[in-house]
Amino acid sequence: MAPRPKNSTKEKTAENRQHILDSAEKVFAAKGFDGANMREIAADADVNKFMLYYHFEDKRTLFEQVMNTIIQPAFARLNRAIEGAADLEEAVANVYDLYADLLTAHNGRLRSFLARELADGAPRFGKVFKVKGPEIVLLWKPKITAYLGVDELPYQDLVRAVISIMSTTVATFLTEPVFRNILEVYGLSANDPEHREHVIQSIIGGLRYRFTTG
Amino acid sequence: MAPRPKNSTKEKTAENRQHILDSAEKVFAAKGFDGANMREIAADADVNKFMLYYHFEDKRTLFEQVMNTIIQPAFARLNRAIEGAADLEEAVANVYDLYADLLTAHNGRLRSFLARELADGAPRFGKVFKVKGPEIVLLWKPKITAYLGVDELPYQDLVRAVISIMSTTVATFLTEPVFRNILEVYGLSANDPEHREHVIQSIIGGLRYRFTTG
DNA sequence: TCATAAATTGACCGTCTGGTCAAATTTATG
DNA sequence: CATAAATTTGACCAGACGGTCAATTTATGA
Repeated sequence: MAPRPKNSTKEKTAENRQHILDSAEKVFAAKGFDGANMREIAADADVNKFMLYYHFEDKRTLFEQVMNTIIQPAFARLNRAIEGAADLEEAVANVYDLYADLLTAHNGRLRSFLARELADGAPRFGKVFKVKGPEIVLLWKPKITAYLGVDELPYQDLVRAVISIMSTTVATFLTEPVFRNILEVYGLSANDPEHREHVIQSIIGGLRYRFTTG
Repeated sequence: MAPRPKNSTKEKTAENRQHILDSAEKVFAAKGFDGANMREIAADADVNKFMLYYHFEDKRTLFEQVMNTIIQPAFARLNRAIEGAADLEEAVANVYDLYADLLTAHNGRLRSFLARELADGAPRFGKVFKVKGPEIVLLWKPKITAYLGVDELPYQDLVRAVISIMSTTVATFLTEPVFRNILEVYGLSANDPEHREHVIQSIIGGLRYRFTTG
């Protein structure tokens, strides 16, 4: 009467669904929402085009699903990177390494998504940040106050310090496609450990200078 | 025999051409290359669609033209901002103000172009930077060595310092759509003079710390 | 004023694209 | 094995899009 498929079929279905999500992520990252083509996604996932509509309502829905599978884990990892650090230096280094991994993995797929988000005014990342933002500030707070050796910090300073740290680290990888053109002229690379050290030291030093001088 | 139109017509033609470029810039910024629509550009410029093809070969050419009219003046202004500064602090402040103007003017139109460029691996900005990059490094050099009170600086350090300064300043405005969501929770804004001070001080301090400590 | 060339129009074309459908195939159940 | 539901297929559609063209209007120079 109501034969609900149990396993082999459902598993293959779920597998195909994942293939579709993977291919969609790849194509959307490479060409953006408008540039991406449903036929190409289907071909890449090696499924019939109708399968995209069988699993997802339409192109927009598929795109939003892809975005969700990217944003959620990214924020989860960010939380752990800050929380799990012993002190400020380690937290900054962790976040740096996280962004290095996130933004350069899969040929910079996440970098593409983030960049296109910024071009559109960051409707999705922004929305998530509005909720998670204050939590993230609170995660940074003890690391920063401990580093500066103070009990409290005016919230304006705290917030600006947090944004300073995070925008500088993310910018290193976000703007890499432009600045690599200078680096490679001098035989350097953003992947060098020395580059990592330079950025981390500059951030830390900037904070110290800002709050202990003048 | 060969009546070359002199003025009133040619002026109006040139005027229309400029209208088209303006509208194209607006639409391309808002929707990207693939999302933009030639009919919409024509409508916005209040000209017949064929006029776009009369003045420009095709969509790609029009897009590249728009890019040129954006990139060239931007680099020219960057040069002047660094060169015309008395010292490092002023140079950083100038570049900060330049980016503030460039990236937030016209509803962040240039921010959109830059972000989309980064999503695509920065083929255009990158190409220009490969040529202008070394010149820009040389413009920064005297400001940085003077600030640190040294005669020379290993070129690796110099290059990384320059990239540090520029990626941090550009990042402030590039990532603003995301971080504004934290700022506004606390009643702050990236436009505050205090925010400007914070970023500039952090950059300067980061440099000092990096090259005068340990 | 008249011939000429540039500027401008609106209709038009072929293709691509997101999305749909009915039919076929596979799968699980009784 | 028969049935029905779930899955999958390929053909199909309407609209949008980039781009073109013949025809018309406008300005120019003699």
